[in-house]
Amino acid sequence: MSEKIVLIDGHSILNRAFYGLPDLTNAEGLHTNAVYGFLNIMFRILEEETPRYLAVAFDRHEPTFRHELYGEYKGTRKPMPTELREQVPVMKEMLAAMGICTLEHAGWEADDILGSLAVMSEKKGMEVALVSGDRDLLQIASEHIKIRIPKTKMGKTEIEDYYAKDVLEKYRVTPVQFIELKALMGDASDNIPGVPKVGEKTAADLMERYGSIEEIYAHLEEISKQSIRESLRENRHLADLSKVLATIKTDCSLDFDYDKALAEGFYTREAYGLCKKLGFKNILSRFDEGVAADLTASVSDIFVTVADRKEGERIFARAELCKEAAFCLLADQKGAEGIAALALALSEKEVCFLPVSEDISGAFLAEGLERLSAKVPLVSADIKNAYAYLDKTDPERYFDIVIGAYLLNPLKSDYDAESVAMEHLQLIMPGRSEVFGKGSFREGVTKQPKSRDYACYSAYAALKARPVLEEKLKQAGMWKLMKEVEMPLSLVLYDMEEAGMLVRPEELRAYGERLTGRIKELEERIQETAGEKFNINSPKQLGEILFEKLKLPGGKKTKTGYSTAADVLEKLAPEFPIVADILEYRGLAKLKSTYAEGLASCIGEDGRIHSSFNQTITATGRISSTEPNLQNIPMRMELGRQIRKVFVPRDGWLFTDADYSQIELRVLAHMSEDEQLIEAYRGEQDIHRITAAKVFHVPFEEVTDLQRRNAKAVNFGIVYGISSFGLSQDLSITRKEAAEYIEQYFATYPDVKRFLDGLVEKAKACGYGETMFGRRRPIPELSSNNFMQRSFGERIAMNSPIQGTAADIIKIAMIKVWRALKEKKLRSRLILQVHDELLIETAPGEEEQVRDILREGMSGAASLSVNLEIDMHTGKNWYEAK
DNA sequence: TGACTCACG
DNA sequence: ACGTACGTGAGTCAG
Repeated sequence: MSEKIVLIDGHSILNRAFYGLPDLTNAEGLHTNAVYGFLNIMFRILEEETPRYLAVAFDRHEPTFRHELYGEYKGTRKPMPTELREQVPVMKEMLAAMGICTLEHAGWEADDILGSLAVMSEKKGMEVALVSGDRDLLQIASEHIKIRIPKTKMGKTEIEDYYAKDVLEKYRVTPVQFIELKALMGDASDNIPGVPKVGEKTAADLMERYGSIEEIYAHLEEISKQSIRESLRENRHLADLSKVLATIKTDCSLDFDYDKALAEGFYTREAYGLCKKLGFKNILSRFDEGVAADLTASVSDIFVTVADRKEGERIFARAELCKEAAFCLLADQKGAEGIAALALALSEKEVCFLPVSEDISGAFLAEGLERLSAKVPLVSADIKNAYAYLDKTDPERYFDIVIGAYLLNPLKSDYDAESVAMEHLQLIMPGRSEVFGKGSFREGVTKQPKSRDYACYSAYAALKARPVLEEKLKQAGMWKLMKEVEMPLSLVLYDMEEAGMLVRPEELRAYGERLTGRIKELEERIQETAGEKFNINSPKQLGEILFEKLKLPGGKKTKTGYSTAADVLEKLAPEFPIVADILEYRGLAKLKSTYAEGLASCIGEDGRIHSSFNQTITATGRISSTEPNLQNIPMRMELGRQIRKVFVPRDGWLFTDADYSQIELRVLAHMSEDEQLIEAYRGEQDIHRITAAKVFHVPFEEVTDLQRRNAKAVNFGIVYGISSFGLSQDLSITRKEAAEYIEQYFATYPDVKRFLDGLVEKAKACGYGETMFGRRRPIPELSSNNFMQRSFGERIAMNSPIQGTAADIIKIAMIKVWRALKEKKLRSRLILQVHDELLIETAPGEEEQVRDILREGMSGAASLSVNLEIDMHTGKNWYEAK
């Protein structure tokens, strides 16, 4: 096997890391995020590549040959922010401490050093992995030179790899042509002038057609666009100059000593000391025990393990005297037997770890925690997970840092103590997978000494984060939302999860079997018509059969092949029976696998399905449901809807189901203060029909079904952030017609138009959308240079305050309903929420009270300028109750 | 693991 | 000149 060398573009990776991570600082206030990110990227690459050699190249801030050619070169480049600049020497110090070879050279840029070294190494028969944040280096990709571009998205780093063939595939130019492409279009950040009027698109077209600048000029007369042609003609000198500027040198005479670049021996005392000083806790874990031996004090030194029951009791007793405490419960399953350990943070200086042992049982910890929770306000990450062992009289006393962090930024993909510590405390703590991998807590607690640090850090971080998050929430105007909505809601969700929903397994099985026969029948008929056996579930195979073998019209779409989505097939179904069969097959297969089989696998020992309700997933403030998702049980089609019959209340009980009537449109009416729309709701008549009458200028009684359907689609569209294209797709009409509908709608409800425009404007000014209750959703897309992204941002700006306000309202309703059931000491329980719908398993004799509670709680959840109407039904299964 | 499809609001 | 309706979760295929 040939030897491998990893080359790193120092400044560019440092830059990427700086902008990709939150602003971390060490104890002395030194900024460290770029160095930290750099090391993480470097370690990851080293683990993937296991190279023999490693070197890092930096730019010197001195003139290079490019300056001589083009005076302003780099003249306009933005100066580094000081937070980043101060990290450059630290980075170099770190690399020196780790014995890593660094290269810089007067007169050459890092790119030139890297390019030359890569080519030189390739000539020696090595494999080269060149790591840069910059696409410029793609020009030196080859069969043995791989360009690796790390991208940090939402805290996760992904690396794009490019050999020469990958460049060709993605950009449709060879690496060498890549230089000319860039020369033509220019690059402001590198101060490459390019040819005026030639942008990304034109440059790519020209290169694809002619292959080189030379050829473009040879065929100049063929270029149809006059302005482009003239610009090219007049600016030949710029094209040639740009090409020189854009070309990375591969022939610098470097005297490089490979022996000094061996990728080994990083874990020195010096490096350890530096990591320690910078506060890189989890990088320290890479160091050998020996080096780690001589340490100075760190936070983890105060973490104390308690193995003795008496001592455990003393800890709980001391905790009960605190004004506030934080905990981290490690539990694998429900029930005290599932508990593996508990960490308690009584102050920033006193953090204890209580693992389950011979002397300390799970039940002991559970009881201790419950007693403590009745006396002291507690802080934790993911409190819902611990409610089984907490006092439930007043959830407003608790603080879940994960929920707080979610409110402050609902766009992140996962929330745990680690990410909160990183973002809000600039504290690096061990991560769950790092300590426990995929194993259980129980196993980790006995085998992995670091489990103490993990649990203690979580509790410690929770305690420290509480005041930080509280202040930020107050600043953002979301404190009330946190305290009065989200925290109480977490208990309601816990209670709903615990209650679960009863299903009839034998009926579920019968339902599945009923589908099987028809599925087989359809499968055979489809394959017979197609003339061969194939997998109908594979969009790839299906597309090929339909559009190639059977040559049906309307092919193409998607990157990977033909689209076989329902809306495409529906257009073909009337004409081709096989397509109708496929649609039916799809529908049945979905019902069988996702619902009949999927739900069956979720039934617990008690015969009930206990879905998880997640409070920190959605961007708008809705809750979500998983394992299984009970928020997407079929409803619209009768056959699917039948499945709701297997969801039943316990023997002798009933279901009471209530849903808001068009809550989002009512929210829109209120928020926009549009008199026409508010007036439309006063009559308690069919809103879509009223809208149709107003928009199409016909008397209410004469509105046709088609007009009503169109008006309804427009109403939906408004809530989604209207676009003529979207509406035209939905209604199968032309874009022009759709645009006319929208115009008519806005003429009818002028304040709705003003309101939506205002939402976009406000969101552009402050960067987020906001609900009536202060919930925020950041919209970074609004500042995108990409038209599509920006339009998306505008639709989000219109939709999220509406969808989010509706979500706030039903959350408030849930809390009201849940409390009322509790106060009246009813046995009936709230068991499900489906965005605008609540379902209560109703005890015999409590039907009337439950209906009152639902009506009162839901209609009274918010006071709007229109009524919050609800539809309510009772039944002996979910099908009947809806 | 990502792309596609489709169930719900 | 671009190429979509807003928000979710799950099953399946194919690399």
